[in-house]
Amino acid sequence: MGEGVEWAVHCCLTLGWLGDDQPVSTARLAAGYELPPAYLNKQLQALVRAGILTSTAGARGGFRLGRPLDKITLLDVVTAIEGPDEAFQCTEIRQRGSGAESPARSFVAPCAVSTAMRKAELAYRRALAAQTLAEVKVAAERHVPRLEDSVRRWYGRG
Amino acid sequence: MGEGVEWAVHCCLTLGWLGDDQPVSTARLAAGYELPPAYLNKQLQALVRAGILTSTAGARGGFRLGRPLDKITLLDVVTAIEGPDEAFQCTEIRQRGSGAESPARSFVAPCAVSTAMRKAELAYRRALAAQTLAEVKVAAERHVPRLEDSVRRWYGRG
DNA sequence: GCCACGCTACTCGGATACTAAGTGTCCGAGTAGACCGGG
DNA sequence: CCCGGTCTACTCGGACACTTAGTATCCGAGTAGCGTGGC
Repeated sequence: MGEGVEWAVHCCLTLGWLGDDQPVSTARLAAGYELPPAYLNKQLQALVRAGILTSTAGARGGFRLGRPLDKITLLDVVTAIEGPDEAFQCTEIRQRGSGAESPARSFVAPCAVSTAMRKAELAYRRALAAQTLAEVKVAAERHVPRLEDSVRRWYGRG
Repeated sequence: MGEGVEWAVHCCLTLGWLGDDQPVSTARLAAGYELPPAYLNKQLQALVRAGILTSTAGARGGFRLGRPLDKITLLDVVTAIEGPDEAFQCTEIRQRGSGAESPARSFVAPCAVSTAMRKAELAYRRALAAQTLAEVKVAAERHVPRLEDSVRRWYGRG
C-alpha cells in the first residue's frame, strides 16, 4: 500500500482541526508534515476527485473538507488513493491448462480461491468503512491532550 | 498484491488432490495452469521456506505438502508469498514538522491513524487465518463435481 | 547372474535482466486580491 | 474620497522524469535412477 494513504488521512484530520473557514494550501499542509509539496498535491487531487475534499484555485486558495469528518470513512480515503479495485485479482488460472478440458462449466462455477480471498478482503473493507475520520480524530485527541490547540497554533490559528 | 498468491493456493490444492505419494515437479504444475515454470518455481521456493511445502531435488523430485491442508491457512500462504510485514506502514509523519515541537510525548502516544488501520488489517488477517486450504478445497469440489478425478486424470493419476 | 561403479537426465535453488507501478518534480492555466489611475 | 481596470502573486491541475518492487528468465549444484563393466 502506498504511503499516500497515511498522508491523506493526516491531512484530512488537520483540515478538521483547522476548520472550514478558509482553505489550506498544499504548501502549508506539506510544511506541517515535511512532505514533498508537489507530490502531496497529487494525492490531494485524488481526494478531490473522490469528493472528499473541495479545491479552490487562485490566490488564498487551497483545500477544504467536502463533508464533515463523521461522513468520511477510512474506506473512502483508501479507495480514493489506492483505487477502487481490490488487492487480490483472480486471473482464472484454473481455466487454463488442465481446466481447459471443460470450458462449459468454467463460467458458471465461481472460483473457490477467489471467493475465499474476497471474503477476507470484504472483512477488511468492512472494518475500514466502520471507522470514520471523526472517530480517529477523537482517538488522537484522547491520546494527546491539547492537540487541537497545538495544531491551530502551529498553523497560525487556522 | 502479487499474482503469486493465486498461483500458490492453486498449486497447494493440486498437491492436495494428487496426494503425497510422490513429489510433483514445477514443470508439471506450471503446465497444468500454463504458467511460466521458472517464475512459478520461485514462488514455490517461498512456500518451502515457510514450511508449507517440502522439496526433494534430483530426478523424479519435486514438491510435496509440508503438512495436511487443514493445517494450512490462507494467511500462511499470503504471508509466505507477500512477506510478513503488513500493507499499511506508519512512517510517523505526525512527529515531523508541526509535531516536532513536542518530542517528549512522541514515543509514548500511539498514532491514532496507525491504530485504526491496524484494526482493519487485523480483521483481514483474522479472516484469512480462519480459512484453511482444506475448506477451500471442499468448496471447489462442491462447485465442480468430479473435480478430484478430473485433476488426477489430467496429471496422469498423480 | 549379481554387484559396484560411473554416467546421464532431471530437479531444485539462487543469481541475473526486464517491466510496471509508485514516487517525485516541473511548468502552465486560472483566479483572487492588491495596486493604480481616473472621476 | 470612491470606483473601475489592470496587474501581480499565488494556487491548483496535469504532464513529464526517476526509483523501487514485482515479473520473468537463465544457468549452476545436487541427486536419483539407469546402463555398463567387472567379478
